[in-house]
Amino acid sequence: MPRCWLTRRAFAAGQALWWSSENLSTAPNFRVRAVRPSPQIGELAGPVEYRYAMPYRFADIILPLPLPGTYTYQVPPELAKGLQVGCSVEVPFGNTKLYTGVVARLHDQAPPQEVKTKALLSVVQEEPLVNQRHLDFWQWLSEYYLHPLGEVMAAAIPAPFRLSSEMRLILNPEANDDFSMLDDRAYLVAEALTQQKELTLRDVQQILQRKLVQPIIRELIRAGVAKLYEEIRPVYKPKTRKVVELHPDYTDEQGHLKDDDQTRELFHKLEKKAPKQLALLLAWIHSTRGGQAVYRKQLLDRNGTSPAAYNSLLEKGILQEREELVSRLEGNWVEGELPVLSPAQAEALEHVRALGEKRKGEKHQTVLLHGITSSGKTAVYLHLMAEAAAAGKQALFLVPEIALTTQLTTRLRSVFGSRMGIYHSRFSANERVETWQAVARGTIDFVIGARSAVFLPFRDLGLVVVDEEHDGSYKQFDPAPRYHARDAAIYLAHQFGGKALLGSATPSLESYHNALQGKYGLVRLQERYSGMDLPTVQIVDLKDEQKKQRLAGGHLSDTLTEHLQTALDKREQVILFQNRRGYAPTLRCGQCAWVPQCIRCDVSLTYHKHNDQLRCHLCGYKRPNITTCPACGSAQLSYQGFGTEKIEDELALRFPAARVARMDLDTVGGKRDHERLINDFETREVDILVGTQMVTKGLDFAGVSLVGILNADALLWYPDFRSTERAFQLMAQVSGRAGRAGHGEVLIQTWEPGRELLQQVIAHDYETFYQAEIGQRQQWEYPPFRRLIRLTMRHRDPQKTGDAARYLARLLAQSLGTRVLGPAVPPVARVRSRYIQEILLKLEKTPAMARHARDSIRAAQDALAVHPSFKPVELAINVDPF
DNA sequence: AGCACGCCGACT
DNA sequence: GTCGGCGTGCTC
Repeated sequence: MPRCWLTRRAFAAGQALWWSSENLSTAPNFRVRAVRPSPQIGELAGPVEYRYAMPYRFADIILPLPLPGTYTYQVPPELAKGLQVGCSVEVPFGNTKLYTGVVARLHDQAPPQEVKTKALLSVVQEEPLVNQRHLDFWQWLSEYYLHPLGEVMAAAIPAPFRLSSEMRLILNPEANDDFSMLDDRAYLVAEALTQQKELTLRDVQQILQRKLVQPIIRELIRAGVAKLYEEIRPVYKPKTRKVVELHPDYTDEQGHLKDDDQTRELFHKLEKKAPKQLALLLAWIHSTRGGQAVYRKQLLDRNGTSPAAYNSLLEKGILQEREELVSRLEGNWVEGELPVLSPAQAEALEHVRALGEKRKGEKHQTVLLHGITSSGKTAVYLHLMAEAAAAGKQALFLVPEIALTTQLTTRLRSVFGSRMGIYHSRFSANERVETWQAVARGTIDFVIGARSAVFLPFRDLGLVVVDEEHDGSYKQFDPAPRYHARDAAIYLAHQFGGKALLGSATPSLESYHNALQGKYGLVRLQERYSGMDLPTVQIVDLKDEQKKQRLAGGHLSDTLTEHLQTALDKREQVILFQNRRGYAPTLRCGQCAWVPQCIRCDVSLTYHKHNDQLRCHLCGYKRPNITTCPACGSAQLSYQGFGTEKIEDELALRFPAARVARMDLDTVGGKRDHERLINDFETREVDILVGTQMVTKGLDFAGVSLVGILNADALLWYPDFRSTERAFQLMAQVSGRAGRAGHGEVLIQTWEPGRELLQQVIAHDYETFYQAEIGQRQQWEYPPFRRLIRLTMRHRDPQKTGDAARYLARLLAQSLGTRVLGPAVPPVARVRSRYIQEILLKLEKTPAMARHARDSIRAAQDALAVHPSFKPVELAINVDPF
């Protein structure tokens, strides 16, 4: 990677001085036509023009920044040859920064006169990161979800591929060490520079104990003492290990020890003078029997090996080390047999296949597999993936992040072996780079991954499977781009001419609607494998329990307690689901009704017992618990509601012998915790698992006979058009965890047993649920009948937020009319000290409307951005909000 | 997103 | 005077 030395002035003039200019002058047909004005020491200013014969003179670059569109750079001739669309390149941007970007287009059209193009600095990797298909995919995502292309790219590629430089100050090699002409502060920095080779801006700030360091740096450069230096440092480090070899003098062609005088003499000498070294050498010889390589670590880890002896052998040149690249991807896995299908599974598989193969015009590229819990959808996926690979194509298997457990990956490994890659956010950046490259090179045919796996550089994608397609975590929420991985995957599959298979026991309203409308193929798998029955679902009426005084003050009804006891007696396992973490969601003063609130958000603080803290679940704010009310001084504080932590407590009281574990955000910090909990439960180290949503996601536990849903009503409180759907899905999914033992029971505690939704859950009746809910959606004009776009505004000043929101809504209404709803203040009006307003757009689902809405939003966004008082208001766009 | 520049109020 | 805060404009 060529390096580039720069002065601030030179940079400001948009020019870079190439220190290692050999490559420039030797480039074919290259010559500098004009350099204006004449360069001064350490700088090069004025436009440089190239004239040469080459395929392309300009490259449009996507930069990893939230800026619209691409930026055009000149392609220096010596870089032109290896340059392709999709390559990662190094470019200067702005006054001081270097970035790596991706080539979106190569062409000969000079940009308008007023833009002064800079030149590409280097091609980071000649092997393109992505191909045209992926660039198109990024473009589509950018347009559909209304996010800048650069932001999409930044989300798409692993961190080591998007780098930026940090400016550093270094000593000018031509400077003498006389710093007497410098003033005190500049002198201090110069001194520091002689100690350390380079200083970052932050270092200089530290040395000078002030923020404003620019004038001093300028002074140092003017005096010729220092230079500014920019370099992008690669963060991807290939993993290596050291192979230990014998010097060629002592080995024959096969690398074996020679049996000659020289060798014998060596042994003789070592035996007399250095027995430890001889022992080591013999150990090496022993290890190499059978021709395998010996690694430094392996050799040194042996008992009795002394590092000193090893080092002397190295120094004498008897042994030598060689670095060898090691893949971080898991080792050699054996490919295994595909699972044998039950008749029902085989029929479903046949059906999916047939839908995809129908005559032209009729075939379905997307198929929804509606298979009840434990019907063995995964086996069907595996067969289809294997078929795709047999046809020479790659296959992607998407799962919700949290469901990506060892349980599942081990199962897939046993079939696909090392032809399978795993890709998700908890893998290290380096590991992700290697999976990325393996997919790009085609050494991996199968990928199992979470959301972001849709961005992998597939060469020929034949099939995408989206498991648990209804799962809300497929929709990216916090950092933009806010894409839906399921929808993106469908688009991607179509782009490759491949197929998409969506699977779920409780399909999303959107997908099921699409299937019934004939847009997707629909295949049903309504039989649990190995003759398992669906669990019996029973409602526990909490009002009734209370009347009969069977609640005993806790949150476990007597009915549930009895069933728990029975299950424990039979040594069967139990899952309890409560969608609330912590101990109690609120603390309330019995005298004045005061409730502790978060200082930054408009929510009450949740009490966490294990560390006696009050915590905000939105921003993470925490404070010690209080014992007296700060408003009235009363000590009558009571806990309202209950969370997983409290259930854990109550269980400990009622069932002191039972082993209880809790699974929620507080107990599973890292990946390891999650895995360990699941493992403990699987191996029956734990009898009762209490948890939030996490316990509902695709886990197979053979020993569970009882599932308890502690507060069904809480699931329906969310003021959101999707809350009924979500509640049904959660209850149905968590119920599905029961009965893998052969018989299963689900108890749902509720204050309102009359709800129709509960009847649907009891009857395992997705169809009725769907019919009821789709009617609601149609009546209230919600998805899948309309497309929603939510615009969220945030600012420290509530007045400003409101004004900006009203302004934006008025602008949008000019072109979109009554499709604009709001602005309205959401249920939580303030998060992290910023006030929130929301505008909702309800749009007809036509391509024309999509374009119209996009243009209107862009125009409104621009208007907001130039408005003097609304400019600072942050605007987030969420297309298809979840 | 950075980063620089410029204006303003608060200090050694 | 000097420093840092923050609003503003620009980046091929």
